[in-house]
Amino acid sequence: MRTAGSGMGIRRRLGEALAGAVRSIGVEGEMPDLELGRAKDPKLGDYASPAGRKLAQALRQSPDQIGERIAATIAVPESAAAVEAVAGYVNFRLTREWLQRLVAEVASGGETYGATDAGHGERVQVEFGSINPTGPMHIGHGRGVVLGDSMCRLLEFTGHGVQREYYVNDQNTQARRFGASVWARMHGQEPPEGGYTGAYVSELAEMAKRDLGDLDALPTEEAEAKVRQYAIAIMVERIRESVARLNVRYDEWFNESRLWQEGLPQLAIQRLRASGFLKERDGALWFGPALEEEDGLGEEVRSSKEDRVVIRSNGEPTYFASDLGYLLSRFERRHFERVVEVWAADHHGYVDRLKAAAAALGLNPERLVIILHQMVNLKEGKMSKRAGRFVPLDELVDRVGADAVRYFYLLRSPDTTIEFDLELALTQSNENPVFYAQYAHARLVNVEATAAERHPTLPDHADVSLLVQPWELDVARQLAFWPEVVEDATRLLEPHRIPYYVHDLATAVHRFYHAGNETTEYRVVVDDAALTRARLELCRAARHTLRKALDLIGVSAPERM
RNA sequence: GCCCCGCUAGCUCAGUGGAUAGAGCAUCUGUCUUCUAAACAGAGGGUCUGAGGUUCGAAUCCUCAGCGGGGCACCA
Repeated sequence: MRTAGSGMGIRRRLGEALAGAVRSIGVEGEMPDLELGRAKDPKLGDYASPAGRKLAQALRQSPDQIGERIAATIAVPESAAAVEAVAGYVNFRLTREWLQRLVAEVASGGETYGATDAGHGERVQVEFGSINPTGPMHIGHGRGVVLGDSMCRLLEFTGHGVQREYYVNDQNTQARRFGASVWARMHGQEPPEGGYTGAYVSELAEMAKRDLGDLDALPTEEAEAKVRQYAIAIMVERIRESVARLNVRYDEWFNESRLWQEGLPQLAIQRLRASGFLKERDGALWFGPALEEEDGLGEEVRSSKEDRVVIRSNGEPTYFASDLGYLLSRFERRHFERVVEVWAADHHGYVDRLKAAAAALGLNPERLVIILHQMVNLKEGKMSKRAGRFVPLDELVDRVGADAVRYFYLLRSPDTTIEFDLELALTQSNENPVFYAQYAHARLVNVEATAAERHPTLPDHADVSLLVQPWELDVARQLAFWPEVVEDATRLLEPHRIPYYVHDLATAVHRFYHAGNETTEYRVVVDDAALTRARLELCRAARHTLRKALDLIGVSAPERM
């Protein structure tokens, strides 16, 4: 049989068999989506497809008949499932023998179970968490960081060449305001209008005075630039430390200023100008796909709200100019085949603009994938430093722990706005659902240790046919689902599917364990060495999968709790 | 005004157009002399915001409405 480690999940293999059967009963042309998925009710089986109902019209037969014909025709791979046609559905029930074999494969395959080469080494850059390095990360930023990092883990697990990038805005307006604020504090002045006022700014000013030495010899502009670079370097380092506490690392911290050193925004502007996407108006340089057609269309089009400034009337470029160069950097200079950006929803208005820019530059906008996640709001209202409603990410990690923080964020779909209640998060941290899963893992480790103590010599080979109890097969069944969970989470870039799976697997594990609490003969470690060995095999398989699943969401798998 | 997201159990949320809509928490009832009770078994709890529409079939797709959140910069 094909190995479990190939990553080709049973759902996919059953789907192929189903499609083959549908062909052989006379369906031609484009294959409709047969919607093979998990059966609603375990009584009906493990997987189900409404194929009979789907095809009734095309084949002019009753759904029942078609279902029966498919069931009679289908060649189920590896005898993995029993097939039954019910009410126009084709139901599949994984067989005990197949589940037993799966356990053996997963136990020996370890944490590679579910891994695939589906990505064929595709070079994917994921850019996430890139806040202006002008202040500490808060709990809203944490969501994007955890989301982006987990996507990377999923992509790596499925055969993609992943690069994690943080885009450092070190020369934009905010960066300059930040630098000017530190500069002002160094000279005993208040930060300028719209500047940064936090205590950390004064602290940075003190550090700069100490570390940068005598700046007065330099021209003011040069000195201020030095201070800005210094302050931003410190903030970047702090951000690096903050995300590291969440088990997140970056491969590249890419400075915006580097783009200009490499002449990329300049090149992009040149190219867009040549192709007619740029126009001067009111002393500024504008980008707008419609501009080339504006002549004769009047003021309405000329002042189109769709346009964006690339170079301000004062000659300074906007972030958009940098982003044009950034596109070239990633797709043309660094040859990424796909770029995934993780943004908070307040940037959604920029999505179309950036995609239009990519197209205008001659790049395929479909290779630019922008994932938006909704905001994290405090229960007390919008986060605001000035109003004192600001929860630093570090504080949350201090008080709740990295694992609980990651699990908390990833348990929600990116489309859901999070109303954050810090008090509630703290009181509930002791009953955080992450512990449920971690406890299952720790239990498995413990049970395996106990087995090793009680049975110093167990056979190398496990007779998995001894795994016959329903709660044992339920664990195996959950293992069978793992590859498809990985596949869906990666394809849709939806890491939140993983913690839900983790919960289901942990439940199966806890039940399996608990059977031994109620009846001694159902324990893993029993007098019978062969039986112990078989159940140990199940423990190993579950442990590997649980550990890997937790790893994909960046959560630790403790050995004891 | 326009654009995006959400509205599902008391609360927080899952839910690829398919069968009788799920989980956690909370509430209530049971289970430790344990291979770890951070666990297990069970109960109650639903007009899937509302109204139309498409479909053999809608929580899911379309239209309209309501409520909540976010955006519509020569900030990012």
